[in-house]
This record gives sequence, C-alpha cells and structure tokens, in this order.
Amino acid sequence: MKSSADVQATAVIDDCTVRLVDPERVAAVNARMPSEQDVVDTSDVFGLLGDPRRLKLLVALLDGELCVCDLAAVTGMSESATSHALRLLRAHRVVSVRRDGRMAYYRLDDAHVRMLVDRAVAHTEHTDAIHPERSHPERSHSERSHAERRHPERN
Amino acid sequence: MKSSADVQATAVIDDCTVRLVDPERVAAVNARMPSEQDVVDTSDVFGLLGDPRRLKLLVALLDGELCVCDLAAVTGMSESATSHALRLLRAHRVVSVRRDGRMAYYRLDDAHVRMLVDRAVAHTEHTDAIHPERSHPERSHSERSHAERRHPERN
DNA sequence: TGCACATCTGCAGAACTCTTCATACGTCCA
DNA sequence: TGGACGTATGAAGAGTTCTGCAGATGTGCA
Repeated sequence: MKSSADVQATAVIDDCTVRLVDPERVAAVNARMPSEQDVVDTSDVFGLLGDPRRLKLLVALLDGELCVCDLAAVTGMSESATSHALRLLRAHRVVSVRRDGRMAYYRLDDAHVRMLVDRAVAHTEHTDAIHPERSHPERSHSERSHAERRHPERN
Repeated sequence: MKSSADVQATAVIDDCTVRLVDPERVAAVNARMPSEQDVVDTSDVFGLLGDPRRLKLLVALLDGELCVCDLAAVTGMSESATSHALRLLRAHRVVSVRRDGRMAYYRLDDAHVRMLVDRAVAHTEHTDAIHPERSHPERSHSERSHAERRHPERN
C-alpha cells in the first residue's frame, strides 16, 4: 500500500494521474495525516471493539476481573468462543490474565480502550435518554453510565 | 442470540447449565450491561472505524468537507472504493453529503465519531511521543494533534 | 496415579467484508 | 444534443473473521 508521502508526491508532481479539486487542502490534510502504520494500529483497536461479543466482554470487565466461565455466562457466548475472543484481546494487550490454579482471571488492561468503552456506554445511554423512542423492550439495565458511578476495582 | 436478561435468568434459576464462579458479580455486571441492541449499535460504530481506509477518510474530514476525488487522493483508494466506503458511512449517518453540480462534498457529521477519531489521532501521536522507538521511518506528518490546534471548519 | 475440571488451541466450514470491474446516473459545456 | 466528467451502484471474487468441534494442556483432588 502507498504511504501518504507517495500520494502527496504523486498529486503534486503529476496532476494527470490523480484528479484534484482542491490541491492545497489535499496537501494540508496529507501533511497532518498520521503514518500508515499509525492509522492501521488505531483502526486495529477500533476493530477489536467492532464486534458485539468482544465489546460485551470489555464492558463486563469495566468493573474488574472475571474468570472465563463467568465472562461466557455474561456474554452468552460459548466458553470456546469466549476463550478465542480473549486470546485476540490478549494478543493486542487490551486484557491481561491472572492465573490462579486452573482458573484464568481476565482484566481490562488498556487505559485507552477502557476510556473508549466507558464513553461509548455512557454515550449510548445518553442517546437513549434523549431519544427514548429508540430504546428496546428487552432493555434490562441501568440508567446511569459507568462513567457516572465509578467504584474501585476488585482486583 | 440470547438477550442479557435471558442469560441472567438462566444463571440464577439453573446453575447446572451455566457454570458460575462468582454469581453475584455476574448478576451485577448483567444488571448494568446495556441491551443487546445498544451493544450492537455501539460496536457498529467502532466497526466503521475499524477499517484503516475508512478511518483515513474520517481523519481527512476532520477539518472540513472534501469531494470524492480529493478523498480518494488523500487515502490512496480508488474512487470506486472511496465511494463505496462513503456510502457505508453515509448509511450510518457518520458523514453527510452536499451536492454541487456533479461534485459531491462529504463532511463528518457525527459529533461522537468526530471525538473518537480526534482522540484516537491525538492518542497515537501522544504514544509516539512517549515511545519514539515505535515510530516508523515513513512517518511524514505533524507532531501535534488535531485536538490541540482547532481551526474553524471551512464549510 | 487417575480422573475431573477450567481453559486453550488447531482446524474447517460458514458468514461477512472489501475491492475491482463494468456500467449507470446526473451534470456541465461545446 | 452529444460527449466528457464526477459520482454511484451492482455483482463477483478474494480475502478475512468468527464459531463450534475435537482434542490438548495443565491443575486439583481423591
């Protein structure tokens, strides 16, 4: 894949190849565009949160560590699927494990991801509060966000 | 898929089906777990940001509207791929279009997503600043985040 | 030691995503 | 009006991701 520097060079040097309507703004945007690697890394993180099952796991871990079978129960996933998902999250250092005998306790171990998840939950509930008609009947939970009622972690 | 209410009921009524190590915490987590629909909606948004090309599009749009061909130039995507990606973002109301003749100018139209993208970019650059060894040679851009140098939108 | 248990992992199929190609649509201009 | 242009879209194929299954690993206990 092309780096942003390549694109910019192409645009400036050879206008025939790449049509540009506002070359100055394109150059400006390119100048502050993060490197390809940074964009990929960032989208990787968002991608981890882009799966409802994984997101549920992370929401469950907001308040402290849980073992695999409890996480499976909370998310409604099989223990195998849970383990697979946790492996992915572990590989990206989003969660970490503490082993105690044959049990494995996972915890959310990435401050940035914690913030993203926490804010997302808060935002969802806030949106519901503004637009109650969007709520769903099976909704069975809190009205306040995690961000609003911080309790100390159990770990 | 089971709703969280189902899971909780199963766990409480029938411990044989779902193994639980810490039923109280599981119940507590379930009680504040957002509804299935909210989790899916939230992960959808993260999923949109989970693709490097789309993320690049959104970063490019942080400072104001751009037409399709300029967006294609900035991201290095084909115009067709750009259009497809924009359609997806449009369907989720993350971007909106302004048509002017045969041109289509897109803009970032979701405050929550804007915040997520802006913070992600800032976080990436901050991380680079702390751990410069993680930077990559082809890095060719700003040292300051969008969040730090807000200029008015051009639209 | 032998068995139950909690978790992990490789694999294969199903499901989904993304890109490209070809083409269609609406606008502008000669 | 015809052709160039900017954009949009459908279909198809390649690639990726996710899940369940089966079996492996490592621990605890009798």
